[in-house]
Amino acid sequence: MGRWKPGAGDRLREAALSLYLERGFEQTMVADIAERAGVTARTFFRYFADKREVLFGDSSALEEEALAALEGVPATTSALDAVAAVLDTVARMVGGDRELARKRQTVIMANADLRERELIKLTSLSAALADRLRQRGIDDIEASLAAETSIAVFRVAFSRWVTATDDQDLQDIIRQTLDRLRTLAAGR
Amino acid sequence: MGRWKPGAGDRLREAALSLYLERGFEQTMVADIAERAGVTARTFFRYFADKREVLFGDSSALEEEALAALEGVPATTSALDAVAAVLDTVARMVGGDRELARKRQTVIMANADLRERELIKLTSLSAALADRLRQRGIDDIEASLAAETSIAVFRVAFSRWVTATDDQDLQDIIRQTLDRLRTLAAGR
DNA sequence: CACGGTGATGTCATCAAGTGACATCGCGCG
DNA sequence: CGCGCGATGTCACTTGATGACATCACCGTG
Repeated sequence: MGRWKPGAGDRLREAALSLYLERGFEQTMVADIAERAGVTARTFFRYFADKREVLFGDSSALEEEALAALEGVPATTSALDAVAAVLDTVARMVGGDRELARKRQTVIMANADLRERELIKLTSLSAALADRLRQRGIDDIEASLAAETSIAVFRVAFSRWVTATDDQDLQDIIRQTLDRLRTLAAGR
Repeated sequence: MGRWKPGAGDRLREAALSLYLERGFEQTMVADIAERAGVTARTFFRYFADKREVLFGDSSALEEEALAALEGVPATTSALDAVAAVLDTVARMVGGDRELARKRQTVIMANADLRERELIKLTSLSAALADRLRQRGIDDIEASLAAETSIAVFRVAFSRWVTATDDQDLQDIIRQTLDRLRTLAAGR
């Protein structure tokens, strides 16, 4: 341990989220976050690449787990079913704390830059997913399509979950949404 | 007409695209673009909200046309078929000049910030689309799902079109991709 | 125990994006 | 002719982000 209180990264994360909630993302300066966390602005950028990234730190862990979940699925499973399994895992990771999810979502939806960052995280997951599906021997288009579709389903389901008044399970909502997609696409 | 050569906006657009191609997006400074266009950096920001937006100026026109296309579809049409009609219109607008599309895509794919912006444009279209579908009396989930799905199809198809070596029509590729999705979702 | 290395942080300088306030001046209108 | 408008320039400033170098508690080693 050095001269300083440990856990600077966590302190910065907490400081940022609370400040973003209090005054909004744009109105919060990096210097403010750093001050509340008891460090300098320069240190903030040693932990997070930019002001937005502080809200998306766990998403790489999420991606890893999601891809790991894919490994566990039998090779004979169809693309869409494999993707369903992945979504199930993602739901388990994200669906734990709805209050936290709501807070995050409130901040993110209130700012265009944050919405952009959120999207690219999902898309990055989609790309990785498609890649693994292709490695499983699934045809190129089908792999991309299944991956992109999973993102579509997730977005719709997540939004529903976050805004729901009752306490439905995210996993359930995702399954329902995927079913809806199946019937929708089958239609006509 | 004022003291200055007219068409500053167009000149800025051209200057920006060529510079982004020559040295890359990050290596290009707004001052460079402005200089090549024969104006000041301040003027650049009077035409474009930021350095990225210069590549996405037409996307609002695209969105308008897409939504207009939706109006032309009979009210009895299913959500997915309505969305298919919209995609057809989008394809007609975007699919004209593949060389230009390739240039744009080259620049965009080479930079994370631009990829983010591209995504949010599509998502904005998706949101608007879902909104109109809901206004047509289509159920909430189904509307969102159809809209998000259309984006998925478009992304897959567009990527395929841009990288294709033969000169397939974007509209055809989109139709094929949508069919693939139908069978994919119906599967099992 | 002194000493040097290391890692996390601070300090300072600098660049580039973006914005607000105000000046400038050709053009067209009354 | 003179006046106002609109497009642009000029200037000052804030903020995000990054590189270079200094600092110093801690740790191990001789």
